[in-house]
Amino acid sequence: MAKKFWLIKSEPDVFGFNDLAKCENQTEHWDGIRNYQARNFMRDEMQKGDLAIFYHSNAGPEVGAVGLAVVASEKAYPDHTQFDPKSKYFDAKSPEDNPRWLMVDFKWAAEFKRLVTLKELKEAPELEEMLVVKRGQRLSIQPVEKAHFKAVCKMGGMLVKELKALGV
DNA sequence: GCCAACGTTGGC
DNA sequence: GCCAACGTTGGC
Repeated sequence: MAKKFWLIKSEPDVFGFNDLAKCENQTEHWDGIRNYQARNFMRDEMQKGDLAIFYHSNAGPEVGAVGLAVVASEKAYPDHTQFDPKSKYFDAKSPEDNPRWLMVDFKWAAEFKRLVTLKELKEAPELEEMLVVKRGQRLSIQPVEKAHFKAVCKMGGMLVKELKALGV
């Protein structure tokens, strides 16, 4: 099946792109997603090998796309933090035998040569239809069209051959 | 820190 | 099923 493309948001103060780079195997489970639409994307559409633009939100002047990550788990699986009363992501209403919240693993894939700010994304005419630039768009996991994905990577200074090496 | 936009909850 | 109230997101 063809690779799909995504954008994942994270607050750099909480868990930034560099934090992913420092993880064991540069891989981390993406816990804490508590939005049904985002969950459904992970559950129904994400596949191992899909590429995601890593986006820093709530980051002042540094808001924007910083690099790429790749889906590293075969599929979505239960997010353990929903059953942990000490976790801020605890969900008392999620049944243990039918977990409400899922997650996938992401692996660090490539760092952009330069930050692509939200401002630049908004100013690029070819990205007009991209979800992340739309007003009030809060989804933390968004599907991205291939053309948009490539355009953002290019703005980040990635070369065509570097993208090819990642299977794009 | 402000606040607009959005998603979820729960009373009815 | 409607919708007001509430909590959260995230740009600024």
